[in-house]
Amino acid sequence: MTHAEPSPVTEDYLKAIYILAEESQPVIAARVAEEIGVSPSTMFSALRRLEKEGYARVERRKDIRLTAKGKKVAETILRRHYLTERFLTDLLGLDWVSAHQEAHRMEHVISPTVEKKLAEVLHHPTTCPHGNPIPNEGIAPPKRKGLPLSSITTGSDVVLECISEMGERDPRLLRFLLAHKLIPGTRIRVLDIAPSLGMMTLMVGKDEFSLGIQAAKKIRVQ
Amino acid sequence: MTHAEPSPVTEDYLKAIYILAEESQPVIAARVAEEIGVSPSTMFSALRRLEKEGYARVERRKDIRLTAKGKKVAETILRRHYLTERFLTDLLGLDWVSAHQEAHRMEHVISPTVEKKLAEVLHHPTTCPHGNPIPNEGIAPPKRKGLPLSSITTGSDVVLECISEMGERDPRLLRFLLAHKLIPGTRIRVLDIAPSLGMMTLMVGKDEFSLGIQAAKKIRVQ
DNA sequence: CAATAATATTCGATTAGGCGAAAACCATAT
DNA sequence: ATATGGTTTTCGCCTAATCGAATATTATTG
Repeated sequence: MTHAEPSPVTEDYLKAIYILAEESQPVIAARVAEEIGVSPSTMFSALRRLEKEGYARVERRKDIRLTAKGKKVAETILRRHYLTERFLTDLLGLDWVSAHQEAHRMEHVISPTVEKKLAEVLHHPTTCPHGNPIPNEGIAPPKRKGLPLSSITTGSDVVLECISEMGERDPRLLRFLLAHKLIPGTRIRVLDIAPSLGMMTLMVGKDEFSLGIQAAKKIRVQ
Repeated sequence: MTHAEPSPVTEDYLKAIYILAEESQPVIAARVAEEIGVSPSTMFSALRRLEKEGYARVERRKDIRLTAKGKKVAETILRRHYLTERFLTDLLGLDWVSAHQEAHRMEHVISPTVEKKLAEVLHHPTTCPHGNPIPNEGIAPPKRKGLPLSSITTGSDVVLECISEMGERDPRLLRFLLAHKLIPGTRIRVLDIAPSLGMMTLMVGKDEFSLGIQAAKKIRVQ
């Protein structure tokens, strides 16, 4: 019962692991390291720390799994991240891209008190500005019903639900999406899919443009 | 021109040094160490770092002086600290005591952009909730005209101007002051001063109570 | 199966930030 | 001038977090 608080760095590892799992990607050290931008050796020692402190375990020499304790930390941080993003966009008038980056630093210094007050003044928002559901203390996050944009059939008309957290991490992608009005709620027509080129053609309003399949995987639509 | 950002820890040292100087206290390593709550040896190595990185210099084997670079960092942090306090009290409805503590962590992750936006939504406040003037980019902080409460003659009627930053750091003091409505703007009557006891008696409204001289030194009045 | 590509793991090194104990220095007050 | 305190400084030691380079271990795939 050594009540030591997780460090900001630890919180980042836990969050990355949590997100990979949530998006049904393989949760292995190499992926997490890549996500955080850290060398394999650094990742390895970090993993040992996470295990020692009871935040995670490694299954079958590969798969990383969060313990209940680790999951709780990750969800708390994610909630604070999203609430902060909402604060930055809705109250301070920041854009999508900066909001994510600023929130990435701020999420580590938000106390339970501030978290609570933030939720209040924002009228208990349910999603972040990119459309992701905000985890709510104890309550299981709502089942994701959207599908990846990459899996939609040609000719369909869909509505953008959210840019996944993995997508949020790429500033260039966010800027591109913002420029083409691809925000939650936007109606999208899938004009063409060319897997051989790794490209698909979309239409938003009168704007027709191409998007890589890789990027489309990070966008959920309904 | 190694553009390395100062670490949060470095920022704390610079802020402490800046404040001691501003309140005309002796700026020596022992005082700073005490203020930050760190051992003499830690302070010593920190000081070496500050010198190496061009934030401070040690004069005549004792006095610590900030360089222009160090002063700039300290003022920026102090500005962000005060703006954050205002945000926490005015927009989120936190009290004095928590606001200071939360701001102490948040000040290190406020970017220039957020600092600017914060100032805007708060309508460019000129003081923190405890009455201290907020440093303003480039513009010299207004001359302090108040006097320490400890230097007031018996029988005087004064108005509380601010709780100095040194005072802000003591949660118990803040709680005490708040309980007795000793906030900026409050009218105080000095009923008695007993240097031998290290005590003075004050009256606020109908509330009569004692305060230590040490504490009174941290309160400025007009 | 063997070659290759991913991954995981070990090793040695670095930096910031921290500690306590002891030594060295000063400035007073006796 | 000497003893006492306050300060600075040195020394050795610790942990978290990082790196690169080399090695070991698995997969994958021709």
